[in-house]
Amino acid sequence: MKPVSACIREIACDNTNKRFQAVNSFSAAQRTRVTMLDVAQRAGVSKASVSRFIGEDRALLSEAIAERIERAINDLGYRPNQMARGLKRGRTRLIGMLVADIRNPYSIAVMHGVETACRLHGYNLVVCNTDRNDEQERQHLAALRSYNIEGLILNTLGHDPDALQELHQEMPIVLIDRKVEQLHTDLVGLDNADAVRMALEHLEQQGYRDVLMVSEPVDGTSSRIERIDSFTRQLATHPALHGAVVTTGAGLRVAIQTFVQAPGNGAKAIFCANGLAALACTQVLRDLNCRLFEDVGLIALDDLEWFPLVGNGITALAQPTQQIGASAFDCLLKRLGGDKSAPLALDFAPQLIVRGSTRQPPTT
Amino acid sequence: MKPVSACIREIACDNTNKRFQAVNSFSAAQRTRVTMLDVAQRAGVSKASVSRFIGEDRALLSEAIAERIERAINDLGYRPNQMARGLKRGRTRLIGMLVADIRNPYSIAVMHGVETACRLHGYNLVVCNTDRNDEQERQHLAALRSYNIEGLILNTLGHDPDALQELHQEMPIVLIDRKVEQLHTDLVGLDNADAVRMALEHLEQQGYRDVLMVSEPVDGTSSRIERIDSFTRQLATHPALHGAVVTTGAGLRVAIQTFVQAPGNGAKAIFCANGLAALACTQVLRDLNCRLFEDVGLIALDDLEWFPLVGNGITALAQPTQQIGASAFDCLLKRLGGDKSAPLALDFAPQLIVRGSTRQPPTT
DNA sequence: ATGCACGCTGAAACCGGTTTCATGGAAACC
DNA sequence: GGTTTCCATGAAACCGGTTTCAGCGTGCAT
Repeated sequence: MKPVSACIREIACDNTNKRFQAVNSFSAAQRTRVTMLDVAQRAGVSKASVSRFIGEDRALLSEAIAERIERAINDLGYRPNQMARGLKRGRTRLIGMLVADIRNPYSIAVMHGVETACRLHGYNLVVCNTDRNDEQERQHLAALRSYNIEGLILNTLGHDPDALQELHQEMPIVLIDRKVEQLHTDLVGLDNADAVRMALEHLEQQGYRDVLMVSEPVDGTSSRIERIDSFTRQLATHPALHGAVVTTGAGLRVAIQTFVQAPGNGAKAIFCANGLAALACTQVLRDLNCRLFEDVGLIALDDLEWFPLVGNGITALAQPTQQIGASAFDCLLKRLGGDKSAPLALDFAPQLIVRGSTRQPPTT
Repeated sequence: MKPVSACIREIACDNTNKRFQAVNSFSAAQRTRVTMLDVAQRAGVSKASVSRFIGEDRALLSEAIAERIERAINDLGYRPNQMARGLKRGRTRLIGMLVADIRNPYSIAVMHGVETACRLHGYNLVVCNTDRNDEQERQHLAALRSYNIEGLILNTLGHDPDALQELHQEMPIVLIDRKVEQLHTDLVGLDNADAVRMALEHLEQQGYRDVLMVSEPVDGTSSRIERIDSFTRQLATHPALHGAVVTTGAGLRVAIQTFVQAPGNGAKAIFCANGLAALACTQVLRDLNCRLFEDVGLIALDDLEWFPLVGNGITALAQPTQQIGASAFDCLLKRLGGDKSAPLALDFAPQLIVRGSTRQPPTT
């Protein structure tokens, strides 16, 4: 990361607004916000009553007192301190989300779903990104725990199942997309077998005969394993199709080149197991001067915003990411509500969006 | 948002692991984590000493006591409760980040920078997404405040400057990309004038003569205003160039069509003021069957991962998003350290990445 | 030997809330 | 009318830490 020069300007500050200048020492002290005691005194009641007012047992209070408190709160602009509330009550209204790679569009989309659901239920989200680094994952888990989050949404490899298991004793956990062996929690994700089935059926219907599946390196990621396994297994039920699997990385270019140039059994298509694989493949195909649709078919699991723009568009199996996120939060909420039933796995179905890259097979 | 059917499976739970089944009531009670008192008792010291040990004044403790405490902490697996720490100390180690649109790649990239910087300094990030909705912004600001975050990074319109000003009395705020009038805080963003200059110079050098700038609707967003203003102003210093400005939305297709078909003064190029405008333009050009490079040039402010893949690649002015994020956090840290100097504006320079869409002008 | 400064330690107050429990007054009952 | 019940309310304990302050033992100067 080389430093990029930045131009630093001093912002002109019109001194007519003197009041803005005085208050600028945030250094730990000062923190002089209006507290529950202030409200209580102003309303001429006890802290307990104020607490009842802002809590769920407002019903206990008399009309008169409630009104006095309400006025005091509005007058003073009082906002209860969630930290303090969480201390005794155990309810911080915080949900943690641990993401393996925040720059993966899938993660973002799911996160958006989670975030929306959180807001609707009065929760807030602490997002941590591990950048696929186990040490960072460890650090973040410790940090999340120390903030007394009420539940955790996990979309990461979980290379330390023991730590997760220990955490699971303290709070509900929902896995997203990636299963962690030995961790008996709810799981929300895609019906990978079904997705692969849809992809293969579509390709076969369109007349393709040779299919190269491109996945990111497996590295224990359950969803990748499932997709690859489903692929190899389902090939057996599609006698017309012939297939192989490769992973992204150094060898991808050669693998694709070989695949495209080989004699083969008919029209050829590439099946990308996720969005990042699709990006990698598209780049390679471009390098190889291979035209989507004319030279080789392409279908991708995940639908990215730029898929319509490349060539005649890239056919996609869109995941209902928003819903996956929302469902994950719902699971958490259910568990927080005391539900102790056996862990569930919610497998959503993808949606096939046909675009130019598979609209009809190249005629060999 | 239509419901998509999900297949629900019950996860087989091998009963050999009985211990996992017993502990499953997260409903408020239970929360039986090891506390500072436990450590103190085990080590045979007072809470105060333990507090000193985990705090910054470990130096005050004698060798013997420190060792006993350390052992007790390790034995018990003690982790201090950040909530409780934050209560008295005022230091929650939480930073808030309010983002207008979490699905904008720019926001994500910056967020990633912020997140990394946070981690390196032991802070955690609470991310809130307003989805460009003022009410949500209000809610989120209130929530963030109630969590005693130590500082706020803001990338949103700030349609309620008074609320922000009030918040600014309590904590440092750093704006990203978007200025808020009347809010005298640090600002980190792009040197928009310079970016526009680079774009125009590049286009002129490459032989383009007519330039259509496409921006998202301004709506008070300072960076958009600056870019448009710079554009119209700098056209004056490039007598060879002729230009116009339109915004994305319903009229975009017609505007672009008109621009492309008009007789004009020479080769034509479109200048997209940000990544989303680039997406919109590319879609329209595709609809219109306009080829990038052959029919019309294209340069975009922001660089997205798919730019190399469309046509012969889209020329971009990449923002140093990682650094923008990191700098924003640094500003915050400086203010938290008590720096009361006048608010600064850090304007980073973009980097020109030439691709096929402007490599040479179409010969008319 | 006494006085004093100093460094380590623990008791207790405190942060801003929640919750338990005791209390007092009104309503209900005999 | 006296007793009981019930309800609204407040005092105080509590959550898990931090911080103040007082105490105590030690070393050093007197």
